[in-house]
Amino acid sequence: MAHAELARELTHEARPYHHGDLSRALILAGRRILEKEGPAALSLRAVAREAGVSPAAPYHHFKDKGDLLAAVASEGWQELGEAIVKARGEAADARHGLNEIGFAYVTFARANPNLYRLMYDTACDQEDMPDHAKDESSGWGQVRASLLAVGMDPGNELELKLATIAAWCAAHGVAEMVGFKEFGPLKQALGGEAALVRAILDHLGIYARHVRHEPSA
Amino acid sequence: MAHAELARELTHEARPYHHGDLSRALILAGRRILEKEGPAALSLRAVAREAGVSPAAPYHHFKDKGDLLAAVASEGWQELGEAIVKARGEAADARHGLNEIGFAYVTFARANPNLYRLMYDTACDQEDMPDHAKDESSGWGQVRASLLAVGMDPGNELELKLATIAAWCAAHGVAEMVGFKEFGPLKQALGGEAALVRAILDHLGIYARHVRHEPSA
DNA sequence: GCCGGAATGTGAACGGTGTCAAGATAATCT
DNA sequence: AGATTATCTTGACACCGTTCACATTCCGGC
Repeated sequence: MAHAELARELTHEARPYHHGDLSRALILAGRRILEKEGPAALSLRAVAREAGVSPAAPYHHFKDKGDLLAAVASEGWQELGEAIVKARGEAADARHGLNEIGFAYVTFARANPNLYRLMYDTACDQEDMPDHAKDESSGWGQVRASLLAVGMDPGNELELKLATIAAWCAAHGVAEMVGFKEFGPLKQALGGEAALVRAILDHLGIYARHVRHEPSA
Repeated sequence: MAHAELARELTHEARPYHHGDLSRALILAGRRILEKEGPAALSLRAVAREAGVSPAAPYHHFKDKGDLLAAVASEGWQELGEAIVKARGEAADARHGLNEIGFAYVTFARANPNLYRLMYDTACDQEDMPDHAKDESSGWGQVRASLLAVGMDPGNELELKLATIAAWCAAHGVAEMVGFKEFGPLKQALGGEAALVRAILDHLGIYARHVRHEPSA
């Protein structure tokens, strides 16, 4: 599809009446605008313009502006989930798994700050978490699995939930606060933002505090 | 001023040409709308309407919509600061001081979620923190003082800063996450949101982990 | 006391936005 | 092929932030 678009552009050919895959194009355009021009520029009309389509066209694919943004956010959650899975997979052992999950979470949020903001916003007024935040391969499931792998009692459901929530809160907090300009000097002193993030996560200690008994592996 | 307004309304008297204290009225109106009707309804025109004034009037008191919102946020920070000071003052001893600061922070944010969001937003793109976040009586200063009172080494500036940031991150994270509808059952199981907040903060442990040597008091 | 400037209000206007209804165009199914 | 459905456009509406020219009021110097 991207080929066809490019070819059309190069040959000054007009876009056909039917776009082909507008909803995807709209999501991509939305994300591009959000990243490169900020949330203030993210208007439905701008997205339509970016996709080369009239301002009313999106309404055939999304019921709302909010609906489109929710779709953008949803892709974000998916990517974040994948990043977390990858990070856990690459961790040396279960103990480091939790650390790497937290770091991957923050890293993603900091690499796409506007997207992450949108993700959080839409997650806020949703009745439930997005579906892909619930199964085993999601961030939630990964944290839970890591906590188990690290020696937490699988029988104590409440404690397990609390630990998961706590870890999530910590990651969210760090992700949103570490960008403050105020912390510039501290970052520099530590040798970059990643170092500061690791230091704060370490300090928060959430990712290590459940390692009481040696992990089974 | 409120008296005069009420009297005027009751006697069907027209508002005098000059409002008297419009900028304050605008800030209050903004906050009221934000709280009661949500951020989407918070338009400059709506604020002006609420204050009984033309849409252009605010521009004599604030350069921007953003400028007004910044003023609203600033009052929020002030209140939050006061709440923290109060909480620390009421704590039984230094050790509980940190806990109570964290709890007060989250409590304020949860009692005024939209305001807190606005506060965070405006703090984000500010070059520095608002001034009242810097002196001794601010939240930052209070956390720092509590950490010192609890036995942290005053000479280790870096560690002190890290601990303060970590505490702040934790509080922010909890404040923003604990409202998720997903956690409704857990709240109920624990006996209310406050209990969940305390449990998470406990679990995060940031507020206790620096109590190594017995506090001097 | 008055008068002129500064402060504070109004109204109308501009371009931009989300959204919808009516009509045009293309793809698809029978 | 003809009818149905999906998709896109045009035009409109109300609302938004912002500005400009103008009106009203307050206040300090004569």
